[in-house]
Amino acid sequence: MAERYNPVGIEAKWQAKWDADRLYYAPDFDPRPKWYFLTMYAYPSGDLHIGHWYAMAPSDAGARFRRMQGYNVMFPVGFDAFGLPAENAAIQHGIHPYTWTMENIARMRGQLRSMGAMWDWSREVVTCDPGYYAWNQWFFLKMYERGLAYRALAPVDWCPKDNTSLAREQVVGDERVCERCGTPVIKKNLEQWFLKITAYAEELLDFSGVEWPERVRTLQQNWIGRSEGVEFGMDIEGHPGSSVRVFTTRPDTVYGMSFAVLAPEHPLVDVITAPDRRVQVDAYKFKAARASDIDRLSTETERDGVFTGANAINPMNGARVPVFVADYVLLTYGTGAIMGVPAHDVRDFDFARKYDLPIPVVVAPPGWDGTPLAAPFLGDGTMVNSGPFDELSSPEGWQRIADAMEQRGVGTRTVHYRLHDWLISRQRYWGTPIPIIYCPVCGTVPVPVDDLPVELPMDAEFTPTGESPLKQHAGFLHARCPRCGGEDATRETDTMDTFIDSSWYQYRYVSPQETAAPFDSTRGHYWLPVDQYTGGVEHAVLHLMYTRFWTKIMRDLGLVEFGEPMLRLFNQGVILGEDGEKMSKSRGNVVNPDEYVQTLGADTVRVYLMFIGPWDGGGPWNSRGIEGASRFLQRVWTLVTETAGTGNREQGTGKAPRDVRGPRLPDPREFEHWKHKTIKKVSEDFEGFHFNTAIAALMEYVNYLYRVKDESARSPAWADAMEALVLMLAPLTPHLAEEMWERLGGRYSVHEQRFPVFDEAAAAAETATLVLQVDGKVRDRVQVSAAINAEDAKTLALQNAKVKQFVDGHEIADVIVVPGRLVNVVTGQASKQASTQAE
RNA sequence: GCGGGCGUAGCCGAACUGGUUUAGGCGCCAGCCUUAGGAGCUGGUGGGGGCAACCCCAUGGGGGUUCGAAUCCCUCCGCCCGCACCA
Repeated sequence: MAERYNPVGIEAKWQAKWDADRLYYAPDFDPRPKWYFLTMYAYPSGDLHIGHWYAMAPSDAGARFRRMQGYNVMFPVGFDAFGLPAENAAIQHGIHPYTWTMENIARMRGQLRSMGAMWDWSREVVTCDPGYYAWNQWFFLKMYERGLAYRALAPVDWCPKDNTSLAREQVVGDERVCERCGTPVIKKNLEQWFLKITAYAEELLDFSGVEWPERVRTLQQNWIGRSEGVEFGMDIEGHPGSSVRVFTTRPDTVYGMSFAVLAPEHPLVDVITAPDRRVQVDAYKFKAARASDIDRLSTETERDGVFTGANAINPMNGARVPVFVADYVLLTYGTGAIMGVPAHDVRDFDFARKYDLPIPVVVAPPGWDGTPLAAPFLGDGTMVNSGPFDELSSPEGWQRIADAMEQRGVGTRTVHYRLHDWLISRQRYWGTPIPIIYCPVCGTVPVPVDDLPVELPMDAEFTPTGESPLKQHAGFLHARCPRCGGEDATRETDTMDTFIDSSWYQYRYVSPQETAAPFDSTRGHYWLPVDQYTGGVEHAVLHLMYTRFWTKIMRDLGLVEFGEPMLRLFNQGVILGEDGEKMSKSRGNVVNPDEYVQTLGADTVRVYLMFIGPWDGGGPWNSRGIEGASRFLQRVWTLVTETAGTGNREQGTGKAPRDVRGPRLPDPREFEHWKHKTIKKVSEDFEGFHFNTAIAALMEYVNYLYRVKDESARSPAWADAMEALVLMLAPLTPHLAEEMWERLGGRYSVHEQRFPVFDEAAAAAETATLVLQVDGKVRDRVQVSAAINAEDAKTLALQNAKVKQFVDGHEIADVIVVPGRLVNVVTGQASKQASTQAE
């Protein structure tokens, strides 16, 4: 009786051996073509959950498949080790963030190993290591030198209870509260460091040369938000020298301006406000400053504003229009000031209605009768009431008015982006210190490169206020000025956004121990860029845009020769709880992978996760479903181990029947056909990460092999089939495959074998089911040679009894033949258009 | 509100460039084997009708294009995701 499949024992055994043999260490400079396969690294939260498995197990299978195809695959692993949870733990439990983080990493390393993935642990990167973050500082200094890192006053989200500013991602929910304590955040103006990502806005819109999902590209393009328009100046009556600049994407509607609006925070507001309007304007500014983003976000909120008492002059027609202050105009976009064209803009229309402002039409809708508009007209039309531009189509008017503004020197064509510069300052301890010193004599002074890294002091004290301990740490804070040597300089106490760490970690894997540069350029030349990246879509506009920006910077610094960090991107879906809801502790639907690993084995968990559905689809966990995966692997185990040796070519030479013919196996070539068609299907599916259908094909193959086992298990062809089966399973179930490979007498390691190659002729079916239709309805199916020609198929169909029965005396109008697939006999009742279509 | 996606059995899902709808799995039913089995093996399983060979109807609803539609077009319904006063 065959021995039962014991996953737990097998897995421990092979993991230990692979580790000892450094089987997955990727050699630098190898004659094989390289393939850099990367999965987004994890935050060391302390436990590896099923979501990590769902992200990592299929990507491991993908990497393993590439390796078996003959590539030198680098599949590294690391930890995104800076971040707020570690600091929270310090505040709440008195554990140092470093200790907390490193303990979690130690625990997660063990859990990751249980997955049996082919990670190259010799390349591990942990971002809170000074050897890593020193290079964050180095990059920062390089950018500072080039004017790409700068300091400015900016409003940030501030938690009044914790006395700290927050990253955008730490402000949660529609109520915009602090994720730590639930207090609603307020805006506060602070001196902050920025990286000039906007300098690369145009280039970031361009995705040529990379294979990224449409969805991510669109998301980034929308986020960057390019709009083309014209920026022009308007004089303010009675304020010579005070010209307000406005931005519009509709210069064609400039003659329709009936008012102008400044954002409440616009600096000109105080200059131009008439004395008798000052009280109202100040009250409005105060109200707008207090209004939280909730109110400003809502489209439902009625647009309001106040008149400043000033009037602006339309540079195109000299018309005098009132200037308002209103918070529907944002200081952060364009110029913070707009022309109000109510007839052709929804917001301006509402505003004009509310304040009884004129709504002159300047782009006539098709068939317009000259009556007032009931709603703003946003489309293209014919220019009217626009002086010399009348009668033009509005798109042409757009260009002509822009030309005119440029000729008269009042305006210029401009492109604006929604993208803002990247605010990287965090008032937190657990991050990379920004390498800047403030000297009372010299001002802002960068830390010299030779003094890097600026290390985080380990003896920091964490107080419940949440204020960064760096502010109180005398040893860190006080510094000598690198320029004048003055003793009373202070260090910048802000640390960097952790998205900086993840912007270039893929480069560090190339040579994680490198001390002279972020990475070794020779090795980088071999490995880079990343060939395949996988991870969740939630990073579509943050990490995935930042790392593209960083790569362009690195290119401009001469560190790399390319501008895109990852050639291919795949976004996996999200694994849900058994109830179909997002997993959460409070809902109690969290699946712990360890329990399954310890009973059914890692290979089973891997197969189940890959079989559940398309990888990018995610879906609910099903505890019954995983038993199906377990059953499948049992069946494979039994099939392979029971027959191992029976048809082995070494043992069975001469004696084993060469023919695989048997009562249930009418055609010996069918046996080979099954093997080749499965290899074809599985290879193609692996290539496109369609693991679910690859596994389905393997199940079908195994089912087939069981059916013919009795007749063919003693043939040499059977041994070939077992070998192919095990090799195809190797990327999916690395431990089981290794064990079965050994039992088949294969040479260690199965993971160093080539993936089986299919023969196109053998993979192609010899016979096909020809579907016979009458008027599009299936009436019969006949087995035919796959190579049947159209004429024969047609004859066959017309002679078929069922076809005859349904044709039943009606005249035959047409016969459509798709060779090897179907014949459709069209009778006179249907259309009379005769056409023989064969694609 | 704007933009994008999705809707196939009781459930997860297959279905190539329009050509056998429902592969594979879960679940369910039956049989075998077992002291027993929530183990394993074999077979069955979209709905409706019929003793039967068979017939009819089904890819969210309705309409269209086509010899032929899950697939293409229009429309409605439902669900999901992103953006949210961006001038």
